[in-house]
Parts: sequence; C-alpha cells; structure tokens
Amino acid sequence: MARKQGSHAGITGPKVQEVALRLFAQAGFAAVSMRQIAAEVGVQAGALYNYTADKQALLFDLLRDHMMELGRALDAADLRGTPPAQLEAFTRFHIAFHLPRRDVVFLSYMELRNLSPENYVRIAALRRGYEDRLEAILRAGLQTGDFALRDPRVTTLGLIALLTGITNWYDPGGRLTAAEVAEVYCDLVRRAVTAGPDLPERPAETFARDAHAGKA
Amino acid sequence: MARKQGSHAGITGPKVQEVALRLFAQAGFAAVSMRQIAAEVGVQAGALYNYTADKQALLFDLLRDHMMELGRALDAADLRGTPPAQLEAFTRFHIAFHLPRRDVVFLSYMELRNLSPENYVRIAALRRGYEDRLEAILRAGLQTGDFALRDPRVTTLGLIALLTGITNWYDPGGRLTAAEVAEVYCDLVRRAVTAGPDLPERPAETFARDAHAGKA
DNA sequence: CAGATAAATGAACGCCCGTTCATTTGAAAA
DNA sequence: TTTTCAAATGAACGGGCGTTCATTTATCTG
Repeated sequence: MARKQGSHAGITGPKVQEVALRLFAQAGFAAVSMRQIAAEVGVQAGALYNYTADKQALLFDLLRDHMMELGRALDAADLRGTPPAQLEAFTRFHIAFHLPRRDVVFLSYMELRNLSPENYVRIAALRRGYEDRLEAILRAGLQTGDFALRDPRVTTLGLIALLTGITNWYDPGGRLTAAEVAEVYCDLVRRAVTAGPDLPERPAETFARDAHAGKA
Repeated sequence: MARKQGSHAGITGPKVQEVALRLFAQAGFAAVSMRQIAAEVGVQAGALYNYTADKQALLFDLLRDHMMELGRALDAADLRGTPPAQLEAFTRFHIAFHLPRRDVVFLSYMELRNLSPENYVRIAALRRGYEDRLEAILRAGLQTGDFALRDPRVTTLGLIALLTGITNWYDPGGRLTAAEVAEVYCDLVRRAVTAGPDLPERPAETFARDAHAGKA
C-alpha cells in the first residue's frame, strides 16, 4: 500500500520535523531510531528518506531552522533606545523566545557534538552572530558610561547562560508565571552590569585589552 | 587467555570509570557502546561486567560520585563571614571546582534523562542540596540587608546557571586565565544581588511569598 | 479515461548493540 | 608445589540499527 488517503506531501514533511524534535529532545539524538520517528509519524522508516537525506541532516535542519528563526525574531524585535533600554528589551526578548521552545533549546546545547564538523561550524556561526548582538549592546553601554563591567565578551556569555538556564527549570504550572520570572531576570541582568556608586574595587575593563580577539 | 600480567583488580576498575566518563562526555551516553569502552580500557566487553552491573549503573555511579564529591568539597571550603563574603567564597569555590571537571559537569546536565526514574530522583536530590547552600546565603543576606533581590530560589538557579555556563565556553589556552574569569564572575554575581542606591523600581521579594514551596 | 508521478511500502543489506556464560589463565595462598 | 580463585576471554544470544530499493498505490495532469 501507499498513500492511503489524500495527498500527504506538505503534511508528512513537517510532521517528521516535529516528531524528530520532540523525540531527540526527550531521549537524545543517538538514542532515537529512525524507526521510532517513523512510527510516531505514522509511516514506515523508508518513507522518512523522502524528507531527509539522513538522520544527521534531520538534526542539522532542526538546529539551523531554530537559529535562523532566532535571528529573524531578534531583527523583528527592533531594539531601540539607550543601552539600558536595549538591554532590558534583549532580556525580555530572549526569555520570551526561548521559554516556549524548551525542546529545541535543549537540543541546541546538547547535540552540537552529534553534528558533523562542517555542520557544527555553521551552527556555531549562527550562535555567535546572536551573541554578538548582546555584546554590541554591552559595548555601547560602556561607551556611554551606563554600564560597568570587566569584559564584554565574557559578560555576554555569562548573561546568555543565565537567561537560557531558565529553560532547564521553568515549570509552566509552577509557582511563577513567565512574566514574573522575566521581572526577576531583568533585575538581575540590569544590576549585574549597571554602573553605580558600588564600583568594583578594581577598574572595569581590566581584561578587555584584546577583547576582539575571537575566542574568550 | 586471562590476566596477561600482574593483578589488575584495583586498576581496571577505576580505568573503566575514567574511560566511560570521557567517552560519555564526548559522544553522549547512548552513542557510546560497551565495546568501545572496553577497547579503550584494553579488555573485552564481557570483562566490564566485573565492575558494573550494567551500562546504566556506570552512568549513575559517575554522576553520584561527582555530586557527592561536590558536597564534600563545599563542606571543606567552610564558608564563613558576612553574607557578601560567603557569596564571594561560594562563587570562587563553584568556579574552581567545576572548571577542571568539564566532562562530568556536562554529563550531569545532559544525561539526567538517561537515568532510571529512581536514579534520577537520587541525583536530583543531591543537586538540590547543593543549590540550597547558595539559597541559604542569599536569604541570610536579605535578612542583614546586604542583598536586594526579588526571589531567592529563582536567583539561586540563575546564579548557578551563570557560573556553570563557564564550562561550556572556557578554553584553558584562551585569552583569559581561570583566575581572570573568576574575577569577572565575582563582579557579576556580587553586583547582581547587592543592595545599593540603584534600588529596583518595585520592592524586592515581590514573588517570595511561598518561596519554600519546592518547585520554582 | 489513460498516463504520469508523488508517496509510501516492506523486505532486505550488513552491522553493531547490551548482556550472559562456560572456559581459560595466571598470580596468590596454603 | 599444589590448590584456589579473581580476572579476563571470546563466542553466542536475540534484537535493533541506518539505509536502500524494487514495487505498489492513490492522486493529479492532460
């Protein structure tokens, strides 16, 4: 038998992606078989190869689509205003974008090692582009004197880890709403970088001498 | 053949743990076969079962040993002084403990899902105990008025994510030494929670009403 | 209505998996 | 020297893996 009813192109394809995302996030890329994915989609394993070159491409496409959607969404967010205003907007954007996408966020951090070297480089470049958007805000705030911090690159990575970490513990049915969590984190982020009377004992930017030098 | 030379008990055992840790961290629990582990140890696959009940127990033992060593090390660190002093000591301890153990830290975050439900509960309880040590410091600082923050539990999880995130990007041969990174993060952590003239617009502890209620 | 084609089947390929176990080995104990 | 036994072997178990492909089917095109 084949094609039991109706035209399935444009239905099976997206379904494969959805199922693969969910199963990969639940059990890990290596632990999920093509036959399991096929079973949940409702087809035989062979049919998956009408929609993906192989299992590796399935993972790469999920991660690439996620990263590109992230970039597009940030573009659309259109951050404006003073560096502190931009930072708050970035914080709220990051939380709002990531909280409803816990599966793919988890995948993006855990399964990079299962990408081929070429594919890894492509995903890492997309991530780097996103990080650079935050780093630019921090650097702008240093120039204006709104922010005080020792190292823009390291602070960028720290803040992103702080914010993304929410996806590891947030429970939609738990004590706090997403909006309340966002308030807590806006506070933490703002206070962590804002210049003020409680200056660091040592000058900020101590390690920023070659801060453009690629790796942190 | 068996036991080609010398007595191997007490040598093979630890070697199995070391190799399993390294391979699990590199490729993921599900992607590593018992035969691969055995090959790197220098024995046949069957011999591994003299040292572990099964593959799952191998993972659990690694994670449990790590969490218990973390707890013991924190006990030994013997944090004293004012809440701000304790917080700085905790920050430095966390970084110093985790940076040289990047493999097992990664494992601890990525492979929890590969534990059986009972084993997961045991590891989660150990982690919770560690988190509670930081939360106690934050609560103490709220009492003394040294700290200002909206929610001790959420802030705890945030700070731990911030600090642990270092292991994801730190490069020992990179731009910064571990000590320099620790300085940047001590700054971020201190400023994120310290009370000062730049008070939050809304009162701290807004969401702390039932902060002891288990899940965040 | 006939032909083309998109979509899925299901069997098959060779290979690797976790685990068990009777057997062999060689060092330590007597 | 003889006995004992921890430690390791290597074959075997049933089963699942990713992927390919000739074939079948249901729908769309003309």
